[in-house]
Amino acid sequence: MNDQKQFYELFPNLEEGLYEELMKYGDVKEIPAGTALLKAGQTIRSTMLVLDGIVKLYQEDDEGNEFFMYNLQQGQACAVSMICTYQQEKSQVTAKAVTDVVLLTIPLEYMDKWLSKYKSWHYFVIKTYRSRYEELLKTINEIAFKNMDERLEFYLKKQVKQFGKHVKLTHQEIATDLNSSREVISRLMKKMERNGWIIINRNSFEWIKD
Amino acid sequence: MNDQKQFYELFPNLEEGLYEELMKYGDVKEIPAGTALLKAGQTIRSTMLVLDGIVKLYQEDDEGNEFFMYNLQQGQACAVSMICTYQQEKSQVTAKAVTDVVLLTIPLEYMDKWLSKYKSWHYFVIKTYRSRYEELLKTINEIAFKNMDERLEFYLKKQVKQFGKHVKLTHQEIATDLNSSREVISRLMKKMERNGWIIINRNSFEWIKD
DNA sequence: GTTTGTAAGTAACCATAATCACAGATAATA
DNA sequence: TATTATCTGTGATTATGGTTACTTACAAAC
Repeated sequence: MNDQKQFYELFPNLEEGLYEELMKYGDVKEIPAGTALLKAGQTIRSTMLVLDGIVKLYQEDDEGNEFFMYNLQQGQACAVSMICTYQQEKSQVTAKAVTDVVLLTIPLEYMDKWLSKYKSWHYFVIKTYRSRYEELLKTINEIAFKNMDERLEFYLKKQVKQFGKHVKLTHQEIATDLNSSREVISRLMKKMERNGWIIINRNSFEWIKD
Repeated sequence: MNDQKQFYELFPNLEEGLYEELMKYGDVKEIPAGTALLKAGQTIRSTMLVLDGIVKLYQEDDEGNEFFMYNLQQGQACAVSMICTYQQEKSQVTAKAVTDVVLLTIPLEYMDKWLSKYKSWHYFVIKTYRSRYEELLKTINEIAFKNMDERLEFYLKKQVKQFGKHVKLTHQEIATDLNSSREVISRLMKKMERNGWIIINRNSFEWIKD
């Protein structure tokens, strides 16, 4: 992290000593878009804090189908890597850099050390768990109770919130995230366009509703 | 809890002082089957440890549909109540006693106090989060990638694991848990019976496969 | 034993979304 | 400019599971 001040803003309310240790023992990594950060079945040896960019978490099944769960952005940490790091367990999910990403990776041993040493780290870990757990609850809610059109709307809105009104995604990419098919997404998006919610461009769309 | 020894077995590896405080400040409650322990939208003021019985966690939508997530049994704690207690937040899920249940409820203030004081409590809280998070991942996996027949099989097997080969559930109850309809469950279970997986009785079924 | 309530079985039909099969559109590259 | 690759649009077909509408089965209450 070249700009230390920004770090304080991204992760506020940590103790002074903890900031120092984070700087000292954390490893800043710049990762190009598209890189897989975490693969299902992999054993994890470090926890990740996102300093910049977007990291996407999703599940994969044995036939290669995907299902999007949630994105991480700057100031957030990967609960899965914390959980797995903690008990040296294997990941059940996949994480991928959606944009170029800057990460602070923290070697496993400090996870535990800091938990006893810094109360603020403790709060941070718990807060991370809580937020991710709640994201999963929302995801379950969508898929359990809603039809494809509603799920698509929810998904697109989430993207718009993260990337702005103009989102760069192909219909195929959206279909993959929702574990649907390209044709279904094209049809539903065309309907949204007819209803004046979006404008469809090649490789992207623009949200114009509200 | 009348049998203190059992408590040590249910929640092993806690510090001696913590056991004492749990006994002293925790409140043992005996709750009849069917009682709602946690309602969506409710603010929570205590954390629950399950000493005996089965507690079911599920989501509800605005139209009253339900969707089963997972069961808690003895030796497990309610991650939702921990999460919510911690930040005085509202529950997004519903918890209900499936059988008669014995709970140890812990007032909010001790959650925080013990986190700093007892390392073992700390581990316990983290372990609880981790297990529940993983349950949700499994749930998402089921609903995202699998058809009703496979989901039903997974669900029934889970019940069998908890309650034994002879499970007391009506088709309607199963349908509600899977957010499906009674007719669909009847159809699929009849097929399972024809394939020699189960025997269907009124109000219950028996798992005979494997 | 008859009534009543609840559970389960089943057929017919319908809705949603997945799949198949193209056709056109747009952008990159030869 | 022509060629190729990728993306999008759309109709037709199919599969899954939800809905409607009964019927049958069982068991408790009268």
